[in-house]
Amino acid sequence: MLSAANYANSDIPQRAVNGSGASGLRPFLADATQRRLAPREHAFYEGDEGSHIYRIERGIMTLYRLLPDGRRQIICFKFPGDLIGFEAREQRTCGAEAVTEAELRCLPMHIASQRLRQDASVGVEVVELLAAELADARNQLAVLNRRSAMEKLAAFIVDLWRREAPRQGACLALHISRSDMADFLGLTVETISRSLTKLKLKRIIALPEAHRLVILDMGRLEGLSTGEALD
Amino acid sequence: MLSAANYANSDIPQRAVNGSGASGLRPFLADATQRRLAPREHAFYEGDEGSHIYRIERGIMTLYRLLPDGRRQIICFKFPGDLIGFEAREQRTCGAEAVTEAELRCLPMHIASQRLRQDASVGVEVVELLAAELADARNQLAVLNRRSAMEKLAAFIVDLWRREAPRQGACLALHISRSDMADFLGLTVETISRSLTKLKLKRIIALPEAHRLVILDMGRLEGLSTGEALD
DNA sequence: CGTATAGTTGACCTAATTCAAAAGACGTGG
DNA sequence: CCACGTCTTTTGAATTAGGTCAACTATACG
Repeated sequence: MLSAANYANSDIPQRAVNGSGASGLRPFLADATQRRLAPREHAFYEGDEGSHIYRIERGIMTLYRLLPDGRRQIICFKFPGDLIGFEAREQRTCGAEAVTEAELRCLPMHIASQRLRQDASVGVEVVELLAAELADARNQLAVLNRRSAMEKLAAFIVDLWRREAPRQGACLALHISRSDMADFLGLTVETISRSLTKLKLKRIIALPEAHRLVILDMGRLEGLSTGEALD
Repeated sequence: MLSAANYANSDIPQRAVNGSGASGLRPFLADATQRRLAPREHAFYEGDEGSHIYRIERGIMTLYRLLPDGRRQIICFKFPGDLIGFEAREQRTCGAEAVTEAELRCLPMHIASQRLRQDASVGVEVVELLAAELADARNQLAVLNRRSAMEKLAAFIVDLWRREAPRQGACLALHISRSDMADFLGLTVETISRSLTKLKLKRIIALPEAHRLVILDMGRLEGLSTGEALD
């Protein structure tokens, strides 16, 4: 839901090369040049012509679209192992910004599409990748529409948790700011903050610090994410 | 935005085989068996295993997901020439329902995926198809979130118009019910109805009958769809 | 440390939902 | 063709979730 491929860890892991992602492109990615991004730096902007595809080696990125009124809609968060920039044909349909410091491998698009034209197995891979992204986007669509702020937020946390769970008990490192959450869930920072506070008061989560979140009652949280009432 | 490929006409045309869609699968689709659906009949349900892919020959279909509270989110509308059912891997991530009477060509999935594994050009095609769907879904995501009812509705009408425009002046046959619009835009039927009435009063559209819509002022309508105020 | 940025909290307001009910379309069968 | 019941659409009144504006606090960073 946050992104297509599942990822590991919380301190933005050096995750082993994506299992489901890129076997046929893997050798090419291995050779690809590397690029480092500071937080808020962009890999590319909406409207750019797509010159490369990227694999995230380290850090968290967002794909986002700008709305006519200047606000942005975050489409998804991407984590180490994920590929981004594949959707581009002529123009990029969304921008890609680093949330944390990040490291990317950059594979020139023409190499990728050449491989795609030559080798059917690459096609199979990429189709799977895109199908997963599509399922993801559609899921997000279903979550955003017609759900309460609390449901959205609960679903978001549960989802984050699922990605980070293998690691360290019930404690999540929140690398994502309130404002990024808001732009992802289609809410305001105030609403995010208020909802977090409510969850805290109900002892469903704890926030030892602003960017560290502990899940106290996963059952309730999952309940909330599927429409149960809070009170 | 309503769907990936653009389509023609309004009385649900027998449109010539999709240009951008399926050249490498075309011969297979041509041989494929046909299936007719009555309105509200399903091609497949969410959770089904994906046995076929379909090309719409006639009629309008929706892809939708069911929400935990029983409501549904319409993901997109699909028109003649469009392919559906490709996103499925193990399980279908959304259901496909006929809005109007519809006719489909059904290509068994195993044939399609066999072709995909054998022929790189099929991969290229399908990747393009999926990339378009993805762009579409993401666009929809951006429209639904954080936009007013009026903006959503205006954008919807403009989009419908773009698909049907080539045909008959400013008059659209609305095969889509208020309730389907609502489920697509994430609004209630009441809000849809009220917004349509407002547009009518402002002489931006006319509704000679409930399912026939005339655009009187496309400029205003487009303005509304990109955030201009109504008054 | 001091300044800027991010997060929280409160009061108020508005757009859209909900509930309720009327009016209009549509098909069925007499 | 008309009467009838059903379903869709429209309209109205009341409610509310979330947005906006504004002030305050906490955190990060040079």
